[in-house]
Amino acid sequence: MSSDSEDMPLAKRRQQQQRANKPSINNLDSGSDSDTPLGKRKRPAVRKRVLDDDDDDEDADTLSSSDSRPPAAKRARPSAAKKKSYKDDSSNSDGEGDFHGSSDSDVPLSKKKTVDSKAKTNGSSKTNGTNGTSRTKAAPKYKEESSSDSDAPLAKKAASKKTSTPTKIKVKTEPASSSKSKQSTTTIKRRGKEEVDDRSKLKKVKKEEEDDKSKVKKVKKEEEEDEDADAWWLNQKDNEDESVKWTSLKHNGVYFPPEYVPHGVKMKYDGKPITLAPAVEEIAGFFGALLFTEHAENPTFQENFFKDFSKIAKAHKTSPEITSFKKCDFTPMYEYYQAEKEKRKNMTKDQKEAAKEEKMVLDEMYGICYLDGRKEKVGNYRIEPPGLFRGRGKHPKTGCLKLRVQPEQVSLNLSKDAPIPKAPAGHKWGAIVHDDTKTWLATWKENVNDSTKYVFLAAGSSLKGQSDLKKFETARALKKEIDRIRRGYMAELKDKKMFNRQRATALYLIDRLALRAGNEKGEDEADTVGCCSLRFEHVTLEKPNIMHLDFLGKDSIRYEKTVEVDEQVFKNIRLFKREPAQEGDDLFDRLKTSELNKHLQNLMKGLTAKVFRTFNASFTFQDQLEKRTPKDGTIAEKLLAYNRANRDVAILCNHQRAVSKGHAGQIEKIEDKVRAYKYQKMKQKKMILALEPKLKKKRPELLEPESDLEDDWIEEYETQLMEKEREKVKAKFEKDNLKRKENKEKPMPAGQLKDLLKEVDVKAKDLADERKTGVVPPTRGATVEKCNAQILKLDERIAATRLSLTDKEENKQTALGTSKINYIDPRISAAWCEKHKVPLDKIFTKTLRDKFKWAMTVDKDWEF
DNA sequence: ACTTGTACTTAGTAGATGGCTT
DNA sequence: AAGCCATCTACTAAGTACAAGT
Repeated sequence: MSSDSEDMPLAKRRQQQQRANKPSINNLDSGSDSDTPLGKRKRPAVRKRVLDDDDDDEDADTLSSSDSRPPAAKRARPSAAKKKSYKDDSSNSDGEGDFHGSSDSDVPLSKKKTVDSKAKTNGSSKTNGTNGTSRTKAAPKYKEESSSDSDAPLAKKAASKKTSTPTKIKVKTEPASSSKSKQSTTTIKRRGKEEVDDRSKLKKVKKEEEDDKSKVKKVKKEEEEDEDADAWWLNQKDNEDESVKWTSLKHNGVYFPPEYVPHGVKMKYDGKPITLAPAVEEIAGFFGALLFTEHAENPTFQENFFKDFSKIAKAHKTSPEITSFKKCDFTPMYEYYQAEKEKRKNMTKDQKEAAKEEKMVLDEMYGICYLDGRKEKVGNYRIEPPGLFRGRGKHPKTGCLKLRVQPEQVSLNLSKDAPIPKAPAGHKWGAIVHDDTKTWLATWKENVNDSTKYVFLAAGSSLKGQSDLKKFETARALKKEIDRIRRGYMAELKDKKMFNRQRATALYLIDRLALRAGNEKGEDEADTVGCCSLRFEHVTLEKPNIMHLDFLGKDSIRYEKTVEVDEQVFKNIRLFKREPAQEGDDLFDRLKTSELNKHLQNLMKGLTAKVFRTFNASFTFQDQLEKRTPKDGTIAEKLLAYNRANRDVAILCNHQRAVSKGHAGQIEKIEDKVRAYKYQKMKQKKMILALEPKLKKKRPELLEPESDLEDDWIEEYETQLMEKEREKVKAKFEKDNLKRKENKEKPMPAGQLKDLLKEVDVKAKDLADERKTGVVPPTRGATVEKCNAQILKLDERIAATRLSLTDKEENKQTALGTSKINYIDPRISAAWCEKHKVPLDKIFTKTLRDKFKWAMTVDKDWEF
């Protein structure tokens, strides 16, 4: 059971990682007991902040009395006394990883400055709060909310008019339209196979790549026609009531995971195998399966798990009572699950086929529903199986047991005329509702965080598509207003009212840095922040106008950037930070997201904080794409440009991913390549000196050693070089002999090989001498000019390789997917593909093409 | 005006898949 | 065929936003 076999699937190693959830040694009080009183995070004393900044004379004194700090205690923060422990520097000490500046576009503040990588990670300790709040369910309300705006139908031909008023999206709902839904019902078409055919056709067409536009178009047309029945975006109805989402909704309910089947594998307790009741075994298995992952090593996770586990074990009266986590040994279970995994991998064809079949059956049963008569895909129709809650970052509840969901907990939403799906045998549904203002098909309450879970339609469905379109249209509307809005908040930066100043400053950050709004969070969640919830310790200032941000954002992903900010913003933040500022105090002490959003609504209809992210992402993308796409490049070059633009956005939004396993090795290889170039360069320089010793004075740089090229390395490298040379000589010799044999010639004598090898030895000796003397005799025909040319070439190569290095380095950390899926208006991509004759499937996977089908009909000049 | 709750979007990752080499 | 890697998809956690309740 060797728990140390190192081939264990050590889960994710976020190497130089930001996520601050590593169960570090200094995880303070992992021992502190659950009875620690729900550590009320201390709310720092209420202080009035006065505008008395001396650099701010004009405003000094002006704080209106109405403007004192609001009495309401804002969310208590981890006590300031808890010095944030900055741990684990080793991880990101390798500097360099600066987010390379991307654009000069003026919109997002992308002057990425150097990122100085002092590793700072928040480690606020928390105690487990008992969250006893049992919430009562509110009856669904049917509210009204109509908007009446002129509606520009988003027809493909009309798509290019970029200055038109934003298209309003409306969900058609009028009962009168029943005829329409009938009509679409009748045209529901068989998907699947056909679609596959279409795509392979498309692919083939694309193979021929060059021009042949007509063919591509044809295929496209086919697709379109084929889809007209479902093409909601072609026949948008103006419409009254946005809140009504459907007139008819039918579905088959949800799928429950199968009951637990005991395997009888015994875990050990105190060294002895013990028998567990199935219910207990199941939970032990949850942990066993996670053994050696980061989760299972996390003390909080262990603690939470064990609390739940031992309780259940006790209830089932295990023979030795399980009271100590340390005495538990789950490795037999771990091994069992590993073996199971292996088995699954080695399934025979038939077995795989059968499994596929099974999935298909479920998909047909639950993966489909009828919305206004249209057949639509359901997203997550599987009820989440029981397991251990895998909270991210320092989530206080990570590791808690997530119970099996019973049908009685599940409510279904469908239309009144829809047949109610049968609940699993012996069970009943929790509730049946008919709420046409909601898009969910099913919902239930999860036990760990008491949060609500939903079953929604799939991403490719009309409902999701419509709200996606609406989202981007709002962002486009912001594009038209952005100048005015920016002028507005820039002016407000100097407002006399503290509240307005804070609001303007926050808005500045949200706009220029694409920060999230930053809602307040509860006690029993990971301590992460967004703009409005930034605290003093997250921001540091540096003279004239440099601001350094370092905090954990959504998913406990570290946001660390250094930027130049507007002078007044700098002053304001210094002002906010002034005073008896302590860690734990909010930077914007009187601002909340709700107030910010309320203000934004006044500035522009539909505007909220998150719209800025969407707008900036899409805008940046379009801008960068435009600048980077080589007009007559190859497809590959264009794709490179596309991906770079995509990456600019991902960097802007701080979308990160774990570093892959083999990454370090790959980097090492490239670095060696650079070194090899430097080595050659060094040789060339020495040759020049040998040719023309006088140059020593004139060109002192020739004497300078190459950076990063150590003697040890050189020696090692040369040995390798010679070794390779020998191999080569041998290989060539053998090959030649083989040829001779074929030609019925006499093989060369072995002595000849020896001579050849001796030549290499001489070379090696020469190299060794060169190392000692530092003199490199010129090769035959060498001239100073030729050497210079060589050096130039090498410099180029070094630069190129370096670039690919930073490229790789940055890519390893940056996740492009999230921005592609959520932030970049797909119509930009569609137009680009059209314009540059790039096949769509080079940039969108099948699922994305499906999700974005509404966006695919724009013409090549469409603009965000 | 504050708190609580709901509904929906956005997020990273585990595991499946598929193409490629060995 | 096996193993390796880079996507791609499925999953579910973690946000935002706003409305209802107090």
